[in-house]
Amino acid sequence: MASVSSQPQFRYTQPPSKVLHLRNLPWECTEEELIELGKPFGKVVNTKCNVGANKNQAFIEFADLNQAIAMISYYASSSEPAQVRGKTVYLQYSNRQEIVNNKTTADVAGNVLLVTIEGNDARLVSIDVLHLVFSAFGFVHKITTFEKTAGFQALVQFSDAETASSAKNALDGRCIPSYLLPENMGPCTLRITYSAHTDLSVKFQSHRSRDYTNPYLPVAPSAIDGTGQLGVGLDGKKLEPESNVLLASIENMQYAVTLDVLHMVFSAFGPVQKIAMFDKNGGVQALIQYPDVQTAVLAKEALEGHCIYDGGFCKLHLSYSRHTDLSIKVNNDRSRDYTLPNPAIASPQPSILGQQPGSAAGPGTSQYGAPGQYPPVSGQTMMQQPSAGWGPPHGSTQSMPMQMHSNHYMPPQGAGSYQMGPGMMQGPNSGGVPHPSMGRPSYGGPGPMQ
DNA sequence: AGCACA
Repeated sequence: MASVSSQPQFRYTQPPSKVLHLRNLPWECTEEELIELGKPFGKVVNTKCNVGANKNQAFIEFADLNQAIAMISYYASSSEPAQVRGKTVYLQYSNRQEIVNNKTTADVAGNVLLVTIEGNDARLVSIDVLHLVFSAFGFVHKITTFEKTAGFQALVQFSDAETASSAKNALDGRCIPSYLLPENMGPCTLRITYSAHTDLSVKFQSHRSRDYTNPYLPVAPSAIDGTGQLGVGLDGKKLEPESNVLLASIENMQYAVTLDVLHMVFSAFGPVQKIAMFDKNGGVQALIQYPDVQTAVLAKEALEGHCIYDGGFCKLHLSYSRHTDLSIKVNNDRSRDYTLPNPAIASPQPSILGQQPGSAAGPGTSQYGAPGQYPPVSGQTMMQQPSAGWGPPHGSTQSMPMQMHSNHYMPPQGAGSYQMGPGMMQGPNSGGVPHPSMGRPSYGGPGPMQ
């Protein structure tokens, strides 16, 4: 740090700018006075008063560079200096090209708060903790977080300025309660101002941003495979870490749900590697393993709360398992490892995806490993289910809210028709194997099958 | 009398 005193803080020949710097202004010079001063030379589009330690400097910005030049030129050769209230003001081109004033950001109350989290561990504060803290004052619509030079910051959007200001008044300068923070975290103080934003743009649910008004917003890839452990609780409460293994529990299991049915249903979203079924709490549960988290997320979001069979039967409830790789000891009717090379065992669903080696087997040759549960199924035989499971009975529409948009689609006439309707799940269903009602888009009215 | 603000 040698004293390099070559400090050309100003030059006598400033490059022109449509922004002029004014000094030696009278005390509390107003914007109106500045506009009056500049008006003869052009249109003053912006001003900034009370600048500098003594508050006696200001900026004025003209619409056009030539207007600023005209003003500078005039007073450069004028015998009368520029004056405000009889006081000489000195003018020069500013070293910036435009005035940036934050008047509208920090001063005006709005529905969005700019929150700066102070503290050594500030960036460890999760978006969910922020959501919890601010939800005490009203419905939090959206939160975005980011890091700037100011530190770790968040924008928190409420529905109105009143709610926002109540949160601001209560929380500004306060610390986040320690019981909401991970242990060993230092104190985190909230500094809150109003933001100029009124509606935040949140493209994805992620560990950085959340839109609580839109639970169907896609989850950002970064939130899925980035940290892997950051659960994206859409309601800000569940922090269930995502996993490539889903835990399915089946409610209202009127009809037997077999390993093969599960395999078919879940294969619509990607290759199912392993399934393990077991009894728990008097019901049946299953673990379904995909090769990756993304596929599991897809399947979970599409299937959660939906029924395998029409009529509200066999409703699926899905959560992420803590498992990442199931240990299948034996292939039987309750557990199976589809990654095993033995096609006779590992390919019980020859044509669901049309991509399994065993699917070359023609109709009638598929080998269901499950003894006794189902007779061998020909390629054109539907799931062994009561007809009620296939006909679109009245009142079952609400079981598939995600597919209501496909109501115009009329169901196939029967088991012999395999065409897929728009909006169906992606299962190629290439072999024509019929499937349970999951994926059937048609619930608009009475179907041909009664 | 000599360049703001986040």
